[in-house]
Amino acid sequence: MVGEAVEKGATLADVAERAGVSPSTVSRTLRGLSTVSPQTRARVEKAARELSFAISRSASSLVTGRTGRVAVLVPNLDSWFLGAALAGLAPALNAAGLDMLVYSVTTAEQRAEFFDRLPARRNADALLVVSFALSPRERARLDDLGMPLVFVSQHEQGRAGVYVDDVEAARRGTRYLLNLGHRRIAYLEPADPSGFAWSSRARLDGYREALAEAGVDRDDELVRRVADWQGPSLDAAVGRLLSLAEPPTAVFAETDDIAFRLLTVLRGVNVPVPARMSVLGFDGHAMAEPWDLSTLAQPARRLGEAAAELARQVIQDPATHGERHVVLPVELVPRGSTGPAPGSRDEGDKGEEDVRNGG
Amino acid sequence: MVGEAVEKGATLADVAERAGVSPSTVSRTLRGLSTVSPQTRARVEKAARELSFAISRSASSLVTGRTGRVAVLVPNLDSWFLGAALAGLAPALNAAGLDMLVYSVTTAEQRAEFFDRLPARRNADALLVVSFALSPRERARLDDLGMPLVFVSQHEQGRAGVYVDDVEAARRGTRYLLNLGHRRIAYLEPADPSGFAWSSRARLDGYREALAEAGVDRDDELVRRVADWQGPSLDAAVGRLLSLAEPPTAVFAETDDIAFRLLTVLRGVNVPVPARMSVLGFDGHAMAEPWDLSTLAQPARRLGEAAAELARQVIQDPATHGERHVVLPVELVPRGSTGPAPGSRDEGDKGEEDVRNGG
DNA sequence: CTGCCCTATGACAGCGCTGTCACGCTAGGG
DNA sequence: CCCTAGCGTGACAGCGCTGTCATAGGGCAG
Repeated sequence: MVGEAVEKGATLADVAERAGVSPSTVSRTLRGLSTVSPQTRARVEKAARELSFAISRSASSLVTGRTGRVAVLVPNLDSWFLGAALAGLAPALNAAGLDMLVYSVTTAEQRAEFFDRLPARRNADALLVVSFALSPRERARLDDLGMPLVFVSQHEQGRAGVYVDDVEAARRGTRYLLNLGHRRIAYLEPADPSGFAWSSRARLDGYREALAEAGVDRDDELVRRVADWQGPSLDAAVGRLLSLAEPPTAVFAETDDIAFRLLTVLRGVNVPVPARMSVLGFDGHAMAEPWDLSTLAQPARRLGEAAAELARQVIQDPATHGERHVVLPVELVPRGSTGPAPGSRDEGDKGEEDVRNGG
Repeated sequence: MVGEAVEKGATLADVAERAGVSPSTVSRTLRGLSTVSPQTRARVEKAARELSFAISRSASSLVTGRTGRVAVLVPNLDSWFLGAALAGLAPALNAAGLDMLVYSVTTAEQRAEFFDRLPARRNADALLVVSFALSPRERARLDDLGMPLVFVSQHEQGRAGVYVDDVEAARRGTRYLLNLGHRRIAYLEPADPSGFAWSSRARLDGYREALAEAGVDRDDELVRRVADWQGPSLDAAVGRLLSLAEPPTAVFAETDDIAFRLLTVLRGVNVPVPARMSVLGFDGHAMAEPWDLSTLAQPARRLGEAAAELARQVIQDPATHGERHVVLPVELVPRGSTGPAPGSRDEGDKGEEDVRNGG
């Protein structure tokens, strides 16, 4: 297609020579700037195409101070939520002419390394902090950077950010369970021993508020902390809940991941869902639908897209840092894992009847 | 912590001035080069720290021709496999002092844009192509680039790559089902209408080879193509399989995603797994364990890690491009979704007995 | 004591762009 | 017919580093 094999990449000067114009003109043309005559423009573009010319961002950056890159700091890369958020973010950034630099900081070592070397500094125009629990010290360090920050799926006072209203969403989810007749509603929250993932107490707060509104007594026995991915911890929690004098008829899981495991454990001990136990998740995980899990769906992709837009704005006008906040809606998606509380409709509530099934 | 607020980022010259040495010396020190006296080194490092100095890669790149960046081309970002692969890749690259630039190219438009503008060109030291089906034209364009290429989870003649032996793995999985007494083994392959995801016929080939080895007649009625994430298509395929004169007793799904949906569909129509139908997946998806899905586990993270190492090598010595191939092992992980074929042990095989259960 | 080598450091050009300024040329009014 | 605008283009410096070459100074052998 092209013809000549281009060894190390043509320079702007090469294009200029081929087009018979000055480098300045090539630069203007390629940036769509100022007034360039149609003929010149055509010749330059032809030459550029023929040489497979791609501009060196390094050189431009050096002059303009802009890198055309956005750094993204994430606590991991293999969770559904982050994947979805990045899936929204990446194309949106590209569309704005920005490249995406990803820093996955998972271990303490990587963490120290990142904040020590600050690789993003001067090598990106903005830093997006996604679901990443910063220590005060780290926050201060980033603040010193003088680099525009955007917080994604988390919020910080006076900083640009995009996130959902966790309190309201959890309140809504809990009300939904209450409306189904449930009064004993457990809450499973993920343990975060490493302290990497950003999490407010927001969802738990919403849960408690909804219960209080409904006049249901608070019972901290029903709130249990479990490991996200590890089995035993969740088994134990379920055992505890089921052995209470007055066991719950519904469980609100802070994340879908926990809900999934919960479903598995419940199936293992032959507790039918939702007949004897309703399960409500939070996230809108891609697997929620096939699993028939009721959930509070976060618009993960749209969080990413909104983040890209914020990044663009904040780069363009760094002064508006703190004024830009986007709150996205959470959607309650009722599915088969939630149903009326035993006794509230036509359900039996003897509790100890045989529930063994074939699966 | 630092004191002075650094507005636009200190330069190497600022550090030099503060340390009372020349820029050259600062450069040498920071790169750990050549001989710098311990005292000088200490003073320079102190000054750099005090100024929150971070080197401008743009400037270095301009001189050295190296960007310290690796571009990664992926067909999406929200699949489990790619997330896991990137989760392995990112830290490994960072450890090698490389930053990771991610291009998620999902739509035809993005695709044209990427290959037209070639953003990776001259802005990265290598391009990793991950599970991305390149058109011949695109391949040619990349070849013209003169940029080191590494193929991940796919292979190309004479190009560096890291992948698993799909044929052998599928053969092994199929043999496992055969050894459980299954003779009628269906195969579900994902439709890829957009043609984005790279996929050889390798797994299907391995499946067929194993059947042939075992002297089982090939029956293309048992091979069905389904959409990965979409329900109806899979429902229809299951319907077809179950309505065959001699229905299968096992299904080999080309990906775990398909297997998950298959499990849901089977539960919906009250076909007990594995009593009446064994299900075997492929991928080693994080959800496979909680779902109790037998699968052929790919070392996704290690693919990423190996890719980082290949990238490093290929950047260091571009001449060795084609010689570097890494083949990683696939592990058969038997779980509860596979069991002996009906009739081969102590199972009934009447087929129409009541299989309804409570779930 | 002299000369040489080696170590530690500095000077300087230049990487590939962009932004500023200057300049030539054409068109239109006085 | 000359002067002034304004458009299209070129010249040139300089962004912040690195690599090369030059050089000062100290130690050691002769």
